[in-house]
Amino acid sequence: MSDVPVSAAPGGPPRPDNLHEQTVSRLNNLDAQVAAGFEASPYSYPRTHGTRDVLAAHPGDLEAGQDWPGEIYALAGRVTLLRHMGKAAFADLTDEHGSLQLHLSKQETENFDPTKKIDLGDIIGVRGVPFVTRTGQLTLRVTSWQPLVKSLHPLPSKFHGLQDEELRARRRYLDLMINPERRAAFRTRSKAIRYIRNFLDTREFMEVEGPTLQVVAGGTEAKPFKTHHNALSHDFSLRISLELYLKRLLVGGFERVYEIGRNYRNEGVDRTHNPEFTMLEAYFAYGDYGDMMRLVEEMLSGLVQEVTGSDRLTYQGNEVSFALPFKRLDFVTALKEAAELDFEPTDLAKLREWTDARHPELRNVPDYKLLDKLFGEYVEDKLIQPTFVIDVPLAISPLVKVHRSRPDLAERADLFVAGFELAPIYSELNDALDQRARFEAQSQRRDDGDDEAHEQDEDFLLALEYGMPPAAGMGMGMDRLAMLLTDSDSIRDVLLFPLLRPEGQAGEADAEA
RNA sequence: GGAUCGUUAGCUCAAUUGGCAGAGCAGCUGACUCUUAAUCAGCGGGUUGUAGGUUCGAUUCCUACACGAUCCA
Repeated sequence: MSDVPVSAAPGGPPRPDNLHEQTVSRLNNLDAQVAAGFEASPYSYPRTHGTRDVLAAHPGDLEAGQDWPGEIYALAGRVTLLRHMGKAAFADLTDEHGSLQLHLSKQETENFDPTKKIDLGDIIGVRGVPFVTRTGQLTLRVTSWQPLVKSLHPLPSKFHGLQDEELRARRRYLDLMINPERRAAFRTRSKAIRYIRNFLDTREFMEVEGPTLQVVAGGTEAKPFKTHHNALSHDFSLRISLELYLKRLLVGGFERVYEIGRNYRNEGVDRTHNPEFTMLEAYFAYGDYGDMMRLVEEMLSGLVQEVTGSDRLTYQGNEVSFALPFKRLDFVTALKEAAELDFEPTDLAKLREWTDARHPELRNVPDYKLLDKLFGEYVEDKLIQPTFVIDVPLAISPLVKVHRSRPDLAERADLFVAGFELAPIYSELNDALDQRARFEAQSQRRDDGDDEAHEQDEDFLLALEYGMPPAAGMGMGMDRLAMLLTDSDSIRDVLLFPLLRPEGQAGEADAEA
């Protein structure tokens, strides 16, 4: 703590008396700027350009010391570097798309003396003319300027940046402020989702919004969050998937629908899971999983082209090609070969015997989940190039049509890329009686203690009983897609605000509020 | 839920066997009109995540807790 006096600006807000030394210093600098006649907190700034406009407009034949002919540029941004040299100074001004060096001098800059009260991190507006320094750097010769807002805290190290993973997530604004490549990653995410919307819209899909508060949270196997609605005096769950409401819309007569929305699953946080995450689900009537595979590979191939400018990208050191068509790989054959089985893995009795001998850790996994577990163990991480794993065992797919020629399999294709599942694709089950029977099998599993098994949804079954057209469906995790496109190894890096445990007393205080 | 690792100045990191808690950047004062992580001189800044314990003495050893990271379930 410092004993430097803090004098509140006349009419300004009260200032706490336990401020950090560096904050006190910044407030004193703010007072000095106000004393010099500047507004403490102006309402707007009439900028004419961004830093990238100046950089892009540089003709390249401008000689050192020569001024830009004519045009005055008005820019605004954060001061990210500052070098004072008595009667002149250089600074870096950073806005969303770049940084530009500023030159300030006693001779050419109005109100030069108060520039000594600029702190790193302040946001200022400047007007001036570009020129090139003796060392060849394009620079704005500032003729006038004004402070726009004071930053009351020092910026993270300009050289080392913000390394602390926890701080980067908790104070995402600092991460974004300091690391331009982080801003670029989130822009890529936004661009990808926009591309997908456009892709589906031009194919006459309609974007819709299903309810997030649901009586029965269904469509997949996961534990939901519970909440309570006071006026209806009823408990609701937050949705865990988009599926069942989109299918109701197929019943209602919309033939091509999709939703990009948040799902909530009450489970742990790790490198690839966040309790709230964004899914795309799309359905179209009168098609099957083969049609959907073609739609998905076309969409992804075009998306990668859009984002990277080619049909390939690099993910965690692997080159991944999205050239068409993607590989198709039969689930049963893939598992049989990878695990070197000498019997059909769909023979669950034999598979149980085989597994118990080799994987004692899977002894408590129920038979119907064994295939899925073993597939994860032996096959998944080898699927680096985009691969549709087709014709998955029926037991793990309660909402999918039975395979047209193999009654123990489902017409389901899982798209794997870079070793993880990106998109499941179904020939959607539309036989109401079959669906009821599958739900009942799931209920039995719930009774046997599997609290993630699918809940029976009578309202959905009633809809199916009116007749849902044959349809193809798909789901795709937008967060995993963003990881792929930005070469991120953690979902935290593609979520602006990942879920974190509240710090210290803050969590309890929030709970009481 | 389990195992392991981590938490030191605003940021990035040191601190020998348990022996005065340090550096760079940032900050303050001064010098400096073409700098590039500007430079030069001087000066401040710490409840070492929290609470206990062992000890003459704890950043260091022990226990619990908090938060995070990685791996596993």
